Amino acid sequence: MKTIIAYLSEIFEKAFVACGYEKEYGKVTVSNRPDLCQFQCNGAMAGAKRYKKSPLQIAQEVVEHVDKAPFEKVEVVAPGFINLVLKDEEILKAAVAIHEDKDFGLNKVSDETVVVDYGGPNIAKPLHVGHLRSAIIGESVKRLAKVLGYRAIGDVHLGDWGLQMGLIITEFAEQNPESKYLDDRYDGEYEPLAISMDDLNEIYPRASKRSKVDEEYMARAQQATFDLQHGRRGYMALWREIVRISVADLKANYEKLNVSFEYWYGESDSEKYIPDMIAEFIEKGYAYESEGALVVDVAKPEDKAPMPPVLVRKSNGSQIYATTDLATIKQRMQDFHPSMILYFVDNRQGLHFEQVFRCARKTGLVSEDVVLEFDGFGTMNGKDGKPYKTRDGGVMKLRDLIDNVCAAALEKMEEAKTGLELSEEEKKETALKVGISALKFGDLINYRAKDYIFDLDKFMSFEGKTGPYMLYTIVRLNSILTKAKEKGFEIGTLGLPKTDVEREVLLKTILMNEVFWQAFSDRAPSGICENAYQIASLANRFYYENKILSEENEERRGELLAFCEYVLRILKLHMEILAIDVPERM
RNA sequence: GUGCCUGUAGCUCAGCAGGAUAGAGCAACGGCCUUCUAAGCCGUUGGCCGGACGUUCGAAUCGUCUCAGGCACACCA
Repeated sequence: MKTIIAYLSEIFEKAFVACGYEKEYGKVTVSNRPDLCQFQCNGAMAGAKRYKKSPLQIAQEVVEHVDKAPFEKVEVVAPGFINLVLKDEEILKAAVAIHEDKDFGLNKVSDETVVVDYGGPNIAKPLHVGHLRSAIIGESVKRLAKVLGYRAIGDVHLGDWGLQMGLIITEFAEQNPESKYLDDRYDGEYEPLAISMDDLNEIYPRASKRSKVDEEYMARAQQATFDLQHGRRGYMALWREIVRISVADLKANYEKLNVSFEYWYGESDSEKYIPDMIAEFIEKGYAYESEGALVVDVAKPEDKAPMPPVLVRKSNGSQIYATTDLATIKQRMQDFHPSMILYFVDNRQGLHFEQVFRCARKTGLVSEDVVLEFDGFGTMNGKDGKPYKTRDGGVMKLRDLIDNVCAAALEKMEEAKTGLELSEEEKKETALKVGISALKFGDLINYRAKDYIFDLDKFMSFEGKTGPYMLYTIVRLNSILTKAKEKGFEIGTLGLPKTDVEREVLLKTILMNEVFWQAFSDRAPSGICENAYQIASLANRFYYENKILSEENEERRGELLAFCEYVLRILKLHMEILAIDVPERM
């Protein structure tokens, strides 16, 4: 379907060409002065210098040649703006086309695969607030990609293969020296590991702390990492158990956030690609030894800053994250043939990924036409501007954060005396949805790449530009439609806008395609949030201005109901992309 | 030291393929519930867009410099 901007631009491009000007000046944009017009074309001013004519003159000339059929108003204003107002019929036509299309009239790509790497949790470490962003931004961009026609594949890329595993094994050995898993000569079956996630969560911090002060301990952990990566039987079995316990816990937590992955691959899954890959690097002369380690040069002459070589094998023979990241690229290229691999990872890993990408291209792991993109996100800081910490200085676990926000949502329900007809169980479920919406919307509305201040109180206020506002809008529209159905009212068809609000809503919705594509090319859901809010805000005004169910004129009532249905569908699409669940009532 | 990111209202943030009066939300103040969920709606107050210079008919937006904060710079991920 042709989008409204493309349609209008085409009309003006034709007019510019008809007057002997370049086509590019005909670009039509959304007005930045909604009080004056809906759309504008500024090409006359841009072309003034080139054609040595006054902008006003060009604008007038172009306007004479323009097809004015779709417009209510085409006006030339000093110093050379062309202001446009569409006929209501045109707006309605575009909205109806969207409403009648199951894909909302969006432009879609076909036959393209995008791999989205997000989540990135570590085995045996609890999810904390820092993991929130990667998970929900990645999930949202993945869903957006699907809506835009891509085959989108999410891969969690578990941190399950590095030194951390050696540290965990070493600490486990400290606590369970008799364990069969550690016995090199044991060749029988292993008992399932009877430790809880909470136990596991204790192990890593202790090991990490000790490794920083105890060199001998660190050496053992390095050795354990090496042994694991080289397939020591007991360690492998122990590792599998730890992964099993961890992944079950991770899945439960991600599920609460509506985050799901097509693949639960870990760094370890790239292991089988590593030997061949390294051998090839050496054979083709890309990799060489430096200070005992194996490295690949990735510096380019145009680099402004020194670019260190990538380490693909440590001096002790162990793999490092560049190794697994490279091997993972190899795996993804082989299995998925993507045109794009997007990484939603903390900004601080930017240099690392730049190195990995350069290495992947240099060694031919990926061809030039495949997009490898690091889409970093900023740090969630506390009010003091430092990374967010709990009152006692610890890292806030994601689970605790979710519990806090959802408890506040439940409190709010009591306070507002809503959901009285719901059972305790349903109330809790609703509070969970409301709380999660607050958390997710509050995070997603911040531009991806920027650090932002995490304010728990703000997440729990539920007023204004928040997730609960979005849900509230949807719930109220839903409620009208449900009641209309009960009363046996007919839902009509969309009609010409009768009020400013209706016109504005329709205008907003017919620009959805542009907004979605912009958000996707930014790899940033914040644009979706903003658009959803603006539509919701208009919807609330519409709700206030019209008494729909008591509307006596049957035809008008049908139109209003159709309008509710249309807006509701569009708002739900936005929530679907943001992966925010909507309750029936709240 | 070098590189990258950020600096917009009291607070949190949009706007940055240059365009006509810089927008929201929160906070503050004032209105709107016998009628579809007031977690809502309407209004008022609040800004030399860090600073300087430059490019341009036009700069929050582009360039250079500068100040302030954050982050990263091979054997952690």
